[in-house]
Amino acid sequence: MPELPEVETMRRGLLTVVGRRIADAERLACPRKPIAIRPRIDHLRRRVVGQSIDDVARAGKRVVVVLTSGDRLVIEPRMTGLVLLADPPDPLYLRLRLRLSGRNGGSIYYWDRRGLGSVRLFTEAQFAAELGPHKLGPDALTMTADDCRSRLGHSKRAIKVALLDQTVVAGIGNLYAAEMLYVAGIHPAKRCDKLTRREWDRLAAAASEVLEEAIRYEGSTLGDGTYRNALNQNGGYQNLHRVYGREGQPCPRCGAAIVRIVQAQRSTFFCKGCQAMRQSATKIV
DNA sequence: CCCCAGTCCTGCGGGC
DNA sequence: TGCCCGCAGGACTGGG
Repeated sequence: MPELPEVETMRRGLLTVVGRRIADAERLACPRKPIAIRPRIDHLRRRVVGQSIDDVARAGKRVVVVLTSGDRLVIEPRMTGLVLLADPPDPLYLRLRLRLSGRNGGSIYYWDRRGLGSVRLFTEAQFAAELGPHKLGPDALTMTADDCRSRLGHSKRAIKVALLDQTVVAGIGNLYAAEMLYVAGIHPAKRCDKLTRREWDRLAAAASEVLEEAIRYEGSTLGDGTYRNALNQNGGYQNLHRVYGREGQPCPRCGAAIVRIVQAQRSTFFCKGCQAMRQSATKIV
């Protein structure tokens, strides 16, 4: 589930360890199928031990730990991965530990219940090749209406499906795609090439508005309770969801029941009244 | 170019 | 009451 706001919250939580040195890296004895760690743990250990953490960045939905050597440790949480400085929700699913040196001690943990996530170590050049601008679109937090329009203006795809394509825009997942389209008053099945200039403007504005607000609330912890920040605390944005997961409940603006459809094998939630296919409403809320 | 189905994985909830 | 199936979806792959 972690999308841009959740990964950004993880990143900010990790900023407290900038300047610290890594004393050890160990794969933890999770009894389940191991997550992907590349290179293998012994090789990875040789390249990270003794390195200091220069910065913690974000590439779309990935946390990027920048080491003094220039190597980048890229943590990709996918559905249930967490980056933790505190005790995990369930120690059974701890996957990797980066022990920090110094009198404060402490560790960075990677925890992942379903284990779909990965941890990879890249050189600067590898990072640029794997997660550079041609692999990852502009960040959703700072993208402009022109970014979207120039990349999708001639596409026949449905706007909701296109927003999930990380090569178009980086950081948007199923939850926030639904929320920003609602705020922009755009029907999720509307073809990209049918969007007006005004709608692209509203979409870009809605994207930054929704994502920034979600970051202020430290992301969304859904019913399964999986997502937590680096200190193992819940997010708060789930209480502000307007459409996601609210099928049958009233639209906060017009009161009509929120509907659910399936696009590209994923649930899409929206309000038929406020997100018309033809002439859409003015910006919502 | 784009779509679709399948893959990974665990927990949970609906249905019988 | 208990069990099984399907769903949740981020990224990727292979076929059309």
